[in-house]
Amino acid sequence: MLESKDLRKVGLKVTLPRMKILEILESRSEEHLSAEDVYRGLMDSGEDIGLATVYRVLTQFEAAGIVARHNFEGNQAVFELNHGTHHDHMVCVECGGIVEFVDEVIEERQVRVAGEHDFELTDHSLILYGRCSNCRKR
Amino acid sequence: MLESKDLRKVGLKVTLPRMKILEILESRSEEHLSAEDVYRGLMDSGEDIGLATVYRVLTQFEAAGIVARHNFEGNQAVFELNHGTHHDHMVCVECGGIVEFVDEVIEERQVRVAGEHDFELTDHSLILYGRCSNCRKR
DNA sequence: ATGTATGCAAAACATTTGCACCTGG
DNA sequence: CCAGGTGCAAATGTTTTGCATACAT
Repeated sequence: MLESKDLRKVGLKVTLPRMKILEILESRSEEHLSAEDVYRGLMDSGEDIGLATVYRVLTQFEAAGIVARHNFEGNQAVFELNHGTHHDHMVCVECGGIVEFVDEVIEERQVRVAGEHDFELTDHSLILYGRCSNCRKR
Repeated sequence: MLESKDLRKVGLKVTLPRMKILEILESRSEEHLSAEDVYRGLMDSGEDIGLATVYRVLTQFEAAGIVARHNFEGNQAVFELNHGTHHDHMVCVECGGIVEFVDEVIEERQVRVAGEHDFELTDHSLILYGRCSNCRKR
């Protein structure tokens, strides 16, 4: 559970908007929220925080390594808390559902491929698109 | 080399804008062009084709399987001709350079992961970000 | 106190769409 | 001829920014 000191640790002042946004992200940590989603979450909680602030804060959190931003197909980016363990995503093109996974062999191979091309790997994005088990039944 | 019959084959009328856009994509097939890039290419060749048409045509080409669209980091999508062989991308975060690669082990693993989750795989996107060999020398 | 954050409204982009006109088959 | 394609301008949707005010330390 992240708190004030975690914000200070990364050099961010502890403000109400930042704490509230952290709360939303934590309370819905199994989801992948767009800036809009976070904003609506705040409104529903009666918080009066601007959408621009949501964008600014999420961007700062990303820079600080607190959240990860993903550009799945479609227009808007989604965010999720970085709970330590790296993982990739599988997105259902029918229902939008998301499954997270990790495959050590793929991870290793990526490092090897980068090495073969003298690339200093800083990050990667792997997204599998398809139809999830639920949608396939219909 | 793609030509008129390839357009007819996928049910698209052979029009001047479509042919010109195909030409641009072919003449710069090592690059990954944004819609803007294609548009400027057309302007530079003295063609008077609207940006809206470029977007429409690229979208149709994608639907027809003639081109692939990629959402690298940043805002605008890039397009490249589908020259048969599937491949993934490594993007240099410093110079923007792109290296294409294929790793059979990764490909296999993706299929296996999808299978484990009862996912019917339709597509995937793997992008490695880092600093390329040239940028590392500086 | 003072540098940073925030809210609001406006701007900036990338992309899409409506519509009257043009064109390929 | 006529369905489909195109150009232009306007609309859309997401994200960013300018600026005056409010707040954390």
